[in-house]
Parts: sequence; structure tokens; C-alpha cells
Amino acid sequence: MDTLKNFSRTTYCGEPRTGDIGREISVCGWVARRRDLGQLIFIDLRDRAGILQLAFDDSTDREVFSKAETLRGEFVVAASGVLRERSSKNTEIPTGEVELEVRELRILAKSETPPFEITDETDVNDALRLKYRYLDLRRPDMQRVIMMRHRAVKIARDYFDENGFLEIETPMLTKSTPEGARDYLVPSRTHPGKFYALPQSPQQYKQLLMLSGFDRYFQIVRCFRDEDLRADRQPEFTQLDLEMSFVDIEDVIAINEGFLQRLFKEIAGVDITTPIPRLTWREAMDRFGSDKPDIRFGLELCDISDIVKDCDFKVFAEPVAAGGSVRAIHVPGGGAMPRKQVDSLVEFVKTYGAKGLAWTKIAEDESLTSSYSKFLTEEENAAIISKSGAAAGGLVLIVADADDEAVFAALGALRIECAKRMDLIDKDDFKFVWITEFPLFEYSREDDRYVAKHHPFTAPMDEDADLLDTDKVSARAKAYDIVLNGTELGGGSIRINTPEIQVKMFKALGFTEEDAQQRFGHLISAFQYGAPPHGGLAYGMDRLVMLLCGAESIRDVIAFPKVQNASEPMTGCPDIVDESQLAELGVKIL
RNA sequence: GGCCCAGUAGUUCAGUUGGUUAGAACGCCAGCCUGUCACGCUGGAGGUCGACGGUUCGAGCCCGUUCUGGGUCGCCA
Repeated sequence: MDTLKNFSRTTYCGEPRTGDIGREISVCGWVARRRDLGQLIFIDLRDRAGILQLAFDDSTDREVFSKAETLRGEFVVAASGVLRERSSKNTEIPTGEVELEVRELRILAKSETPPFEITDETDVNDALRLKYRYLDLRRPDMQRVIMMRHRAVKIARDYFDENGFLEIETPMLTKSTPEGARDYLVPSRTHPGKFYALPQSPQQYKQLLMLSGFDRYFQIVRCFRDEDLRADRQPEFTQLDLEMSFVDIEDVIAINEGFLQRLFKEIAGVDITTPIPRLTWREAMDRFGSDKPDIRFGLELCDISDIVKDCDFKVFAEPVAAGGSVRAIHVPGGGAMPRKQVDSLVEFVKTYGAKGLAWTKIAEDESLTSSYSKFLTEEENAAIISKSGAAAGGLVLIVADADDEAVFAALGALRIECAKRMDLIDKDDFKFVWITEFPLFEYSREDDRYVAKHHPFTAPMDEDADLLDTDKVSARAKAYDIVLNGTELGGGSIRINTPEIQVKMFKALGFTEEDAQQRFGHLISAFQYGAPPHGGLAYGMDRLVMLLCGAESIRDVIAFPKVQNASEPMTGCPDIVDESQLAELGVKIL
């Protein structure tokens, strides 16, 4: 094996162009492909910048040539020589007009045949990719994404720095707060029986930094939530977290619109027009059935409760009477959907808790086929068609439930499913929307009480502050989410900054004074020493990068992601530990 | 915790109603080849059909359990 002694790389493989012809250059990289023609060998050498063709000629240098004959895939080599023009060009790659006539070849490391080909074309099983993640990451597509992520992070740092934000680190070993997601716990050796929690977000620390007077803070920070994974959710993930003092909603939104504008322009070449449109939470739910609506397409919801509230069809009338609703969407062109597909939509909504899906197909000649029309009067049927905006060739889909949330969940998911099936989504479209005026509280069935929808430090809308005592269910929060194409990119709020409101808030949440002291005592006492009005926002950095580069899974933009059961196939973590380690921590496995 | 999908050569896949010795492409190995660029040609090696159990004269194929991976509901202040 050769060494790098007296060898110095001058150039990345992806860099040389025709202007460099005649220059003496040195490159390093991995053998991506070998084309052995007998007395002539071509090697595609790959590094993070691209591919360069190395040429070896038997008649030029027998010694170098015979060394080149031993090269195999993924060998690590260093080569130097003179860049020359190719006799026939390859227009597929940027370096396709030049090649390196190799005078010196060093083999720095050999390689086993990899378990899969290191190319963008192969569609290899995720399990195998993740087991050999270091090889998977050699693929040019993965390199591009990881480098794009670096640039996105750099732009974030630059932008917030230019706008007076200070990057300040907050602890990773923190106090567990049972509100919210499950914590990852870390046992304490020095305090047997006690545990740290890894942060779900730096929320409380960043608020305290505002109290300390740092005025504008940001951090690119790892966060942890011990919940089940999804295509866009990892147990450890990166937040772009920020907080500002002496601001209200408009200030936070303005600074972030500027950030998104620059980020999407510089990374994806996408122009975002500002101001980004806004929807109140109420409007988002009513029109799209979701607090993270994809507004690239229509298929909006329509409330037909009034039409059917007194009808003879109990499936529709009873939910309305019970305080729920009956809502519909119209899918243009859906009338041509075969029965089997409609049935699959019925099954689809059931997974979201809907009890069923009523439907009417409208043929091109306006004749109707319907799952429910025989139970309604002609007028009622006509009113539904007319109110839902249905037309010839369309499909009307209706969900009724005594629980409004179930209707929204089912129809919100259904409109996305229908848009996919009808091919209504333009993949190159970037539609941002702010969702504002979230409810301050939401009912938790699990705990049988009202909990903070955002978190317990979220300020109520100024005009709703008194509702905390009288009608907390109606109280709206100074909370906002930024949504892109149906994905929640980030969210934040203006925080409570006076002890009076904070006390009301804890009371509304049903915390006793002792509860509040136990959980948030440090914050409560801090807020007695002059808290400036403040608020902020946190982005899911991984999701942001995922959407920027068009990846379908969050795993594709994380160098070493976890799989669905939160383990990591490459290292095999989590894993058992020595008895002695447990003993030292005072931990016993049941 | 529930539901759905997938698992056959190193990789991606095909495999008829359950019936002889499980195939293809790419990759790999060897030989030939002086302008290839997904080089070409010739030949070769390579399989616990994820695992276990069952049904059957006979299982890659049917049934059950389980493992691995993916998607999703719940969950994610």
C-alpha cells in the first residue's frame, strides 16, 4: 500500500475544465468505475466534488499501467499527471471534456466489493443502505443533500447574525417536564435515583436568555423526543431555534419571512413573495380540515350541517344534533373513479377515525350514483350538490361525526389523498402559509383535562386574556406555525411575560400552586425579576432541508438517522450495557 | 399498542394451479480487447427462497408464529 508522502492534492475530481488543459494536477478519490480495454484503462475517480476520468496507456508507462490493472471498485487512490483533452467528449458530466493522463498512481487503500453499487441509480433496500450508511453516503445524491444542508445551516447563521441574533448554547442535560412528549432520560451517577432529561426543545432556557437581556438569540440545536417515528419525524432532530425581546407577532413573522425568502432563493432558486399569506387556525380547519394545510390545490371543505340537520337520515342528522358536523369535499373529475377506488377511499377515512364515507358520483350527463341520496329528499340532495360546488363528472365525499375533530381529521387527510390520486399537486410549487390564532387550550382525552396546545408559557391574544377565567376553550393564543406544502416547518408564539397572566394560565391548566412550583419554579421566580415582552419560533431544520431538496424522507437529509423502532442499524444502538455500569448509576433492569 | 405493505443470488427483480436440477439483468472472478465513458466479447462462480413450525406424496408458492425494513393511526406541550 502506498502513502501520501510527498504527495499533495491540488484539485478535487469534479473541478478540472478545458481551461485547465496542460496543467499538472493531483487528485484523490475512490474508484467509481473501471473500463479496461486491454492496453488502455480508464478509471472514473470520484470525490465529493464529482468524477474525473483517469487514463492509463500501456505504451506510455508500463509500471503505472500494471498498477492500474489491479484497481477495483472503491479502492482509494491518489493520482497525478497532466490534464489533457479527451479525444471523444462525455457531455453527461462537467469534467467530460478532459481527462488526467496519469504519471503517478498511488493505491492508498483497497476495498472489498461493496454490498451495493455506489451510484444514484440503484434503488437499494433502506435496511441495507442504513447498515452501510458510510457507503450510502458516498452516493453523489446523498453527498449533494448533505452539502446542501451545510449551506442551509450557513445561510441561517449568516442571516440571524446579520440581524443581531446571538448564537448561545443551552444545556443538553436538563430537567424532565412531563408536559408534552416523552423525555429521553439520563440517569445521574452522582444522584442515584435521579435523572436528567435530554431537551425536547430549549424553550425555557431561551426565555430565560431574554430575561437576561440578550434580546435576540438563536441556536441550531439537537432536540429529543421519545415518540414513534414517521417519514418526517426522528427521535433526535435539529431545531433552528430563535427568540426575540420587545416584539409582538408581526416582528417575529417579519424577521422569519426575510429568512425564508433568502434561504429558498439561495438554495432552491425559489422566489417567495412576501408577505406570506395567513390563515387563522379556525379558517384553516374549516377550509382544509388541517392546521397544516397544503394550499397548492383546492378541494376545500364545505359545511353542509345546516342542510341535513333535520333530515331523515340518522347518519347525518344525529351527529349535527350531538354538536358535531357534516362536511363535504367535491373532487372535480372524481365521478369517473371506479367503484373499487371509491371503496378504498371509504377504508381510507376509517383509518382516521371516521365511521364511514358517504359519496355521490356525478356522471358527465349529470346522472347521479350515490351511497346515501335515497335517504334524503330531492331538495336536500340538490342543496348538497349545489353547496359543495359539485359539477358534472365530479365526486362528492361526505363525512359526518358527532366530534368535529374526527370530521376534520378524515376530510383533511382525504383531500390530500384525492389530490394525489387526481394528480392535482405541482411538485415544483412552494406554497407557504402562516397559521395564526391557535386555540390556547385543547382537550386531552388521555388526561381528561384541558392542556396547553402549544406550551404553558404561550400568551393569549390581548383581547382574549380575560377568557382564561371565564371561557378558556374559546381563548386564542398568540401562536403561529409556518406551513409549507402541508408540512409544519416551524412554530412559535409570543410568551407570557407577567406573573399575573402566568398564574392564571397555570390555574386554567388545573395546576395547583405546588404543581407549578415543582415543575416550573425556576421560571416562575425568574419572571418576578423583570421579563421583557418576548417571543420566538423554532424550525424543524431537517424538515426544512427535506423540502428544500425534494427528499421524501427525513432520513435522506440526516447523515446517520434512526429507523422506525428508534434504533440505528449501523452501530446497533440502543444496546445493553455492563452490569457494573448500571450498578454505578443505581439502575436496575426489571 | 393497532392496521397495511415488503422480504427469492452481492444488488434489483421474475418465478404459471403446489410438481423435474429456482431464472434474468447488473455486480463479482478469469481470459481477450488501444479511446472507453452503463466499454465490448467469451467463460465461470454465486441460493438455508428472512427464520421457525404446520398442512401435503410433494411448499419459494398455502396456513400460523416470529424477525427485519417501510408506511400509517394512536402518540408527537
